[in-house]
Amino acid sequence: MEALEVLKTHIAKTTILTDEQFDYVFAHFKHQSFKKGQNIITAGDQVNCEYFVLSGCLKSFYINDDLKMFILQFAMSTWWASDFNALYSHSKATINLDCITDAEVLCLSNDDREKICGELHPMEYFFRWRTNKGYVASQKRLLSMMNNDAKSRYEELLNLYPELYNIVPKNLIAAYLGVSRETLSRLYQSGK
Amino acid sequence: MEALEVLKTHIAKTTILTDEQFDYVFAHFKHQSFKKGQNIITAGDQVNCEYFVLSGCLKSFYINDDLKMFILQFAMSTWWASDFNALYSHSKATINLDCITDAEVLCLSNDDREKICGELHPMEYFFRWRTNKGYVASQKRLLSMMNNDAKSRYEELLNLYPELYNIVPKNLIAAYLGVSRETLSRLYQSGK
DNA sequence: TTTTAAATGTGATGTAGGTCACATGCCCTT
DNA sequence: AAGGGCATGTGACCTACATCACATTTAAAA
Repeated sequence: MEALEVLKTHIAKTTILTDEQFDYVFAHFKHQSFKKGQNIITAGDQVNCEYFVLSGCLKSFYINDDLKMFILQFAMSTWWASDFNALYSHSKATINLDCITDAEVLCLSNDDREKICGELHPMEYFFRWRTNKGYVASQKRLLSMMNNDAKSRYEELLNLYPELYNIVPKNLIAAYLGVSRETLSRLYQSGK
Repeated sequence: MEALEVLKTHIAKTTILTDEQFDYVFAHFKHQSFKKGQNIITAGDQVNCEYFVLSGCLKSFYINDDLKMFILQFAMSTWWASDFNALYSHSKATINLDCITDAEVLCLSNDDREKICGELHPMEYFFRWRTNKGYVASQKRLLSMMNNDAKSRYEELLNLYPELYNIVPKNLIAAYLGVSRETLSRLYQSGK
């Protein structure tokens, strides 16, 4: 499917735009291709864009002082990714965005998002709902982190996103779940 | 300060409304008073409203199968609280909302929020930004949960919201931090 | 003012998961 | 085809935090 079609279908799930309106919106997105392992956002840099994933898989992650990695999000087709904190508050990135596989994305600048939100009420609505969903998902994950042990968080993740199992290496899954790779490795032995 | 003034000042920090527009918005809010310990949202019930806190302190929390409590949010003056997941998805509440102290709130129904968002573009903008902030805060807390130990999460919380120290009992602070009350009690002995 | 319940402190003990160390296997590059 | 670096498995040991138990203090209610 064409980039235009992917985005159009995605937006149409939440809000209603005429073809002319959508074409206008689409004109603000920049198509980009990245190779596996490539970096899109680097901690410390200025962040100007958010990214709509067309194909491939990204990870957004934080590296702490001990160089330990924590994954905030895996982003696959039709997911949005960025350092939203830095983006909204015009501050330097504290998280990174990398490609787990080759990836195609549509890039939208912060200024252009605000512009089209201001010009098209339905797009303001769209972005409100996108963030709503992100917020609710984040709260759920927080609860899961407090309530559940590593095993059930692992099962919950694979249940929710089975496709990750084949694409994402286990050490990254561990970094998402908030456990060491060794512990994760021991979970799926002997039906423990 | 009057309820009207509190909400007006709060909204004016994010978006611009004429006095007439604000009065129209305000007419959709219902003023309510609650006593300490009173329940506002009960898990299992239908959720119709979100609550803007004028005074006092609320907690939103989840109770797991072992009857253990996990606090998602403390809400004080100018904070918003509800079971947003249930509210947006029109499903039954999975979290509860209770009063830690006597509290005054403004109640806004889901339908009225959508109505005023549809009618007033600046209010759509306001709610987009409110959720943005919530989303970013939730991501930060998730990272802190994964990265930091109980001691530093405790310090981080008191640093961010010093007023909680005097209002909220320690067992509830523990339920927010995701540690047992015993562990929390042991943290602030002997400068450990 | 008395009674009852909630909040807090503290010891003893258990455990999930972390860390370190090293071996093996797999894929990507030249 | 060979080499180098990730990714993964697994043992040994350690630690932060949980749980249980009971004492004590504080606050609310009758």
